[in-house]
Amino acid sequence: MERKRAKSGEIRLTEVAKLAGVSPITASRFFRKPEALSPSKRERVASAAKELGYVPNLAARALASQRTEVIGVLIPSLTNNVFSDVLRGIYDASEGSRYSIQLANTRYSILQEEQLLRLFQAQKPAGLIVTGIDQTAESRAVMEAMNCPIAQIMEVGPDPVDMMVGFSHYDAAFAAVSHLIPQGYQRIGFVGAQMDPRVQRRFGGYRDAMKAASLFDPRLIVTTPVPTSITLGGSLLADLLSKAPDTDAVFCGNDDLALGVLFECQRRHLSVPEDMAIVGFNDLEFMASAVPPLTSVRTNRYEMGRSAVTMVLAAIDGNRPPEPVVDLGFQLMVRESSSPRRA
Amino acid sequence: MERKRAKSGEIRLTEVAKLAGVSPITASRFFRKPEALSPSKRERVASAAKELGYVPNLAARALASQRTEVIGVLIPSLTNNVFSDVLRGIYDASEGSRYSIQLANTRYSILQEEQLLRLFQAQKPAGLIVTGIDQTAESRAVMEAMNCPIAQIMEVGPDPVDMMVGFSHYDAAFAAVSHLIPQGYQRIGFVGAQMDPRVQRRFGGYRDAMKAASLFDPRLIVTTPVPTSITLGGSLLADLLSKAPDTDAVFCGNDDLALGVLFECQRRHLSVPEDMAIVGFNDLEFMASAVPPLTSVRTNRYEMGRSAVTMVLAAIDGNRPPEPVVDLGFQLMVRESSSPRRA
DNA sequence: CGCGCAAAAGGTAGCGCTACCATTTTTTGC
DNA sequence: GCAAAAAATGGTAGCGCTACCTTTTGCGCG
Repeated sequence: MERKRAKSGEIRLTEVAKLAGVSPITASRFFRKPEALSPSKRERVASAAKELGYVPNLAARALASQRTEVIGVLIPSLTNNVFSDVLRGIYDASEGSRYSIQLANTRYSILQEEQLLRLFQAQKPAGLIVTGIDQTAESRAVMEAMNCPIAQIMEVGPDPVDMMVGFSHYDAAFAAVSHLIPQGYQRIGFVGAQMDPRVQRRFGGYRDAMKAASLFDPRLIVTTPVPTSITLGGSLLADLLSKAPDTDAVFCGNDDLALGVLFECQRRHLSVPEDMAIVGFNDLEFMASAVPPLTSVRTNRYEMGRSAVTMVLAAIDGNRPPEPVVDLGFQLMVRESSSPRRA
Repeated sequence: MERKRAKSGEIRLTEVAKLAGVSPITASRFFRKPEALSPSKRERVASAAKELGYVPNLAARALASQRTEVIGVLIPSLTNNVFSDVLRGIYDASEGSRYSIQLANTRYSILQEEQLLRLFQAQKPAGLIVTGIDQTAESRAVMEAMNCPIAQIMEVGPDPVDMMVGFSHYDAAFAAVSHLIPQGYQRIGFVGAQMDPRVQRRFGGYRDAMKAASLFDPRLIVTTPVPTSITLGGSLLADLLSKAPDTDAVFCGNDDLALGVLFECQRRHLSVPEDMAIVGFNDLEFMASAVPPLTSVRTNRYEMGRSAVTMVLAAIDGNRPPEPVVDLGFQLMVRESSSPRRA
C-alpha cells in the first residue's frame, strides 16, 4: 500500500478548473485578473468555485508569486490611546486595497522590535510601517534588506530608512510651553512617564523653552520610566509639589498624565487654572470635555496612519511620493486650563 | 537564451546545507527540532546559517508542512480601551510560544467579521480567537470548517463553536444595578452607546433589576448606536435629564460614558453622589482615580485574553481543557460615586 | 477568403520547504 | 562481542499555486 504525503483535503484550484472546464492557469487568472477572462469562462469559474467552496491557499500563492499581500505594522503599545487612532487610520486606508495588516507590538523595546522585524522579514511583507526613528543598527540593516516600501511614523527626522510621516515632538512641546509663559506662568513643571524617545524629545522642547525664558529649574521636573497612566499623573503631581510647592503650571508628557494631574488638583482643592495650569499632549478626546477643558497639543494621529499606508501602497505600485518625508505638524488647542493668569 | 523563472535571490536552505556540509533536510530539522541533530552538525548548520544571513521562507514552510504558526484574533474595535487590555493578555500569553498573533478589526460589523474569517481561512491559522458569541450563521460555518481550535471571548453563553472564555454581562449589570437600589436610589437611568450585543445584554441586566424592584421606567433610558466616547457620556446625561429631571443615579454602559457623565455633573454643579450617583462598567484604570472615585464592575479583561491564548495553544498541542467554557466572573468595585443616599 | 494582430487560453516548470520513508550510524542489552 | 533498538541522516517527491512562454481563437480588413 503506497503511502503518499497527505493532501490537505481542501479543494484546490485544479478541481475548480476541472469543474469549470478550463485549465488551472485560467482559473488562477480568474482570482487575480478576472477582466482578462472572457465573460463566459469568468462565469463558469465563478460558479465552480462557489459550488466547491474553494478557498485559495495563500501560502502556495505567496510561494509561487514571490510576494504577499500583507503590510506589517510595528507599534510600541496597544494600551496607549495614541496608537489606537493611528491604527484606525491604518486600517481605514488599507480597507478596499487587497492588502491586509499584520500588527505586532514592540512594547517599547527596541530589542523586541529587532526580533519582530526579523519575523516580518521571513514573511516578506509587501510593505512595512514602523513607529519612530530610533531603531537599532541591526534593525535598520534588516529593514534595508527587506526590499519593500517602509514608512516610519510618529516622528520626522533626518535619514529616513525609506519614507516618513510624523511631526516634531520637540517643536510641539516647545510651542506648548512657550504659550504658557506669556500667560503669566513661571514655575512650569514637567511630568513625564514611559520616557520613550518621543517623550524625551518633548522634554527637550520643554527644557529649551524654559531655558529661553530663563525659567528652567531642575526641581520642576518629575519623570519615571514606568508606563503611563491616569493614576500615575496624580502621583507625579504629588511628587512635583513636594519638590517645588510653588509650581503654578504643569506641562504633561501626555494627556493621560494631564487628566491624572487634574484629578489630583481636584483632590487637593487646587483650582485649575487659577492655582495650577495644565497642558497635555496629543489632545485625546477627553481633553475637551474635562472640567475645566484641558489645553493640549493636537496631533494628527489618524492622518498619520492613513498617509503612511497610502504612501506605502503607492510605493508598492511604483508611485513613490515626490517627497519621502511628510511633516503633518501639530496644533496647540488652547483651552481654559491654561487661561491667562489673573494674579 | 534560456529565460527561467526569476528566483527570489534570497539565500535558501539548500545553500545553508551545502555550506554546512549536510543534507537540506538536516538543515531543515535544525530550525524545527534542533535537539534532533548531533551537536557537531547543529553547530555547523547554525554557523552556516548565520554566515549566509539565512531567513527561512515562511510561505514555503507553510505550504510544505500544511500548517502555520499564526493565531488569528478578531476584535470589534481598536479604539475601545477594553480591548487593549484583552490584547495585552493575548500578546503576553503568546510570547515565548512560537506562534504569532494576526489581529483583525471587525469594527463591530458582523459582515466585516464574516469577510475577515474567510480571509483567515485562506491563511490556515493554527488557532483563532473571536470576540463575542453573535456570529452570523455563515461565520459559524466558516469557523466550523476551519479545523483549528477556536476560542470565543468576552462572553459566555450556550453552544460554543469550540471554547469560550468570558463572563455574563447580564449578571454583572444586574448586580451593579441591584447594588444601587438598597443604597436608596430610585430613579436610576441607563445610558448606553454603541449598543453592541454585550451592551445590550448589560441593558437587559439593568432592565430586569429595575423591574424586579418595580422601578423600571422607559423615560430613564437613553441609548444611541453612535460609538462610545467620553464626550458622548455628557450629551447622553443631558438627554436623560431633559427626559427625566428627577434622575438620581446613572448606570452607564461603560466607563467612558461614566466619566463623561461625571464631567457633565461637574459642569452642572451636581455633586456626585449626593445629587447623582454614577456606576460604570469595566473598571478602567481611571475610575479609581477620578474625583470622586467611580463605582464600576471590574472585568478580567487581561486574564480573558491570556486564558484564551493559553487554551488555544493547549488545544493545538492536543491538550483540550476539560471544560470548554470558562466563566471568569466579575467584581463590583463599590466606590464613593454610589455611596448610600443621605436624603 | 486568407492574412495579421490582439486577446484568450493553455503547458510546463518550478517557488523553497518538509513529510515520508529508507538508510546509515551509534548506543544499548545481555 | 554481537544482535537489536534507537538515534541521526539522507533521498525523493511533492505541497498548491503562478511566471513565463506558446498556442489557439476571434475578428477586422484588404
